[in-house]
Amino acid sequence: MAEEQAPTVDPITLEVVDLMARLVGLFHREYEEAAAARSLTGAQAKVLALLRRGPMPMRHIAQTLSCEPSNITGIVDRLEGRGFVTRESDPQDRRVKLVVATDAGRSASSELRESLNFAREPLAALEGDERAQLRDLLRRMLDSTDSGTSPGATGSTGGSAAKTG
Amino acid sequence: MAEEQAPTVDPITLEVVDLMARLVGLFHREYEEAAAARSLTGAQAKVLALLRRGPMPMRHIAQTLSCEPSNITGIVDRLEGRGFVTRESDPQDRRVKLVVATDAGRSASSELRESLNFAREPLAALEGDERAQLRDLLRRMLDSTDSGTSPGATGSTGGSAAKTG
DNA sequence: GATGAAAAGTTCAGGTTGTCAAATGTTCAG
DNA sequence: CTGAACATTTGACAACCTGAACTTTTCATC
Repeated sequence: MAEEQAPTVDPITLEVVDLMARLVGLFHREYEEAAAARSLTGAQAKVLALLRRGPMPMRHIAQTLSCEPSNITGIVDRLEGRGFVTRESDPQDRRVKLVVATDAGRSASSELRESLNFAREPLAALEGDERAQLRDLLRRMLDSTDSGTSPGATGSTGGSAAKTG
Repeated sequence: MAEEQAPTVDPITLEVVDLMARLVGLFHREYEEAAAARSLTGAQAKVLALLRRGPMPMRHIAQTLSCEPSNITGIVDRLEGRGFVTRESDPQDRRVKLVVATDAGRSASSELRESLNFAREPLAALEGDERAQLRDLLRRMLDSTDSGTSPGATGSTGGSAAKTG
């Protein structure tokens, strides 16, 4: 579809991208740090965060994180070794292993999320209504993408992967 | 006891943090993908982006990226092996090695930055004035931090005094 | 000027993340 | 039942990242 795009991006967009890059870097560091404080790695924390919505097949985790399923195997192995998750067979389809967060896993993830003092650093510079403004803008940006993770455990996938390239 | 439980954070802040996490994930994937398309890793691309501002000591790179200096050694090794950077001794202080981007390094970094179609995906959902709104909010958030240098910044129009109210 | 603390960078060992190709076990169509 | 397709795992390998030990250079102090 419509492969044409303006050869030059407007300056505001370019600046927003740069600002976003800085913010992403900041957030990423905070996240890794908060995870490390609980002897978790960033990847482990991400998987755990995903599981707060409910059990999820390995394959779904890999898709959401945009990595190979074989990678998830190792991460879940270590998570399981520490008692943060368990693997359960999906009775509907025995090929599938559902990864389930344990109580320890759930509370670790919640603690981590709430400990993100990212909210108190850069976000503190904004007034209440400005924060709402920011929320609305971010919402609209993200709603336009399909990045939402479906909480449904064994959701039937539409599976129409449009690959660009 | 009544621990005076600070209302954790207001719900809007918490939601903004969650949205930010999704945005960070999205941006991160885009960045890794764009880097991989040029046979660079994310870490290498970050270092290269840092060097667009000029030569930089290893130490400074490590500080900016919040990692150990010994880590930078390996990344710069690989970057140097591919001809994207060189190491030069600082005449002022011979302990210091200045990492300098070569022409190839500079252009690879520029190409990468411009190829980030992140701007065209989620950002396309916003109108022009909304983008400006977002830019102002992000600016204020980042000005409040001591984040200093960061990969992606261009040092173009440096006007930071744009206060909208 | 010599001495020792401190800093910048490197090396080495070890763990984690990530990819890819080749397995295993399960489901489904014919 | 047979074979294709799928989910997961295993193994080999590269890159990232940390921590401790080491070399070279600077700087304060004597």
